[in-house]
Amino acid sequence: MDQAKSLNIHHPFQQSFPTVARTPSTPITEHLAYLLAQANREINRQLDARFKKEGVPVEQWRILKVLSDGKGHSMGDLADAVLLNHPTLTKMVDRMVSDALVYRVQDPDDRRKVVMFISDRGKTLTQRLNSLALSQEAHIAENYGNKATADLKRLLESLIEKAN
Amino acid sequence: MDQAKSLNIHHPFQQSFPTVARTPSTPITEHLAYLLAQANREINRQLDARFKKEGVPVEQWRILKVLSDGKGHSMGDLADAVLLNHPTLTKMVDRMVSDALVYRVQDPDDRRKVVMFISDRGKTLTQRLNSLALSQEAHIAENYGNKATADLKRLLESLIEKAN
DNA sequence: AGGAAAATATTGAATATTCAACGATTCCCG
DNA sequence: CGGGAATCGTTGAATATTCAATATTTTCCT
Repeated sequence: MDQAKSLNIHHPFQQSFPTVARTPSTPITEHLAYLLAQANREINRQLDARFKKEGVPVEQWRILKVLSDGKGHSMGDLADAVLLNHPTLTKMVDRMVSDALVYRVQDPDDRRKVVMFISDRGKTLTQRLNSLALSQEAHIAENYGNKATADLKRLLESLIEKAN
Repeated sequence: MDQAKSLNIHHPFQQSFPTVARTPSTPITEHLAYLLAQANREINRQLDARFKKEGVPVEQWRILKVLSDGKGHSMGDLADAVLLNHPTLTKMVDRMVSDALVYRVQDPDDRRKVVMFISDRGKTLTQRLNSLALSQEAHIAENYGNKATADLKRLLESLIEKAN
């Protein structure tokens, strides 16, 4: 079938595309917000690719890593730490509980709270994920340079601090 | 109702939380991937807040901004430029077409392709969004410093380049 | 030329995220 | 003390994203 018919495509000109003189504005690639999004997307994608064989998304690694201090963390603290909204975290934790990676304990001191702990199974998985993540960091440092990496980290930390 | 009963909460100990000595590993806050995610989240959130009154998500601004050069862009090029997967872009463009911000034209030279254009309505919206975005950039530069901002941008560009 | 393979964009189903509202508990303050 | 307000986490519905499969068109190769 003709694609134009099925897609409701607009045909403003018969012979040519519209070409209009435009006053150029700042290209999107020069915006800090865009550069951050692009860098984050790329690095995150690479890390996800490494985690692929473990079948764990990056967010779950963050959760496991935070919990692997062995201490309990409330859902609220955890949400802040792993950069997830509360309802998103709740549902992700549900999945991780199903996979027996973490478990919930009701906080006896404040019964509104739930305290999250990592399981033994979660701990051993975390170790494998940590080594995958460290190997990525090593790979970046190698290609990108130790100084650049350190400078970038420092600048990002400072930006995050100022942004709050 | 008792929360523990409804939530299937685990009670591994009667009197105390499990506390286990752990060998500490690199904190998540020192990973580049985490710092990028955190900075991106924060900056993106702030930009989204500014765009709130226009009711436009950041991704749509990116699309509008790329199209505002007045030239046509194929869906594939656009997807790369705005950091969106193809199906996600298709559906977002559907919404933008409904809002009369952009329109589709079938490419006469390659009829597999769809060429996207911005509408007049899209252009005027883009101008408002651009000024909101520029004001955010100015705000960042002010709090964070011109040099730090420039350095950070340069390092991010370089990281993106090396990461490909 | 002709047919297999690649490229392009979309669709539908499955999955994930978000928003608003809720239930339970604790805090605060008169 | 008592009751309204705040906090904490979850839920359900609405929305958005992703994955796999598809339709169409073009390219490539012999």
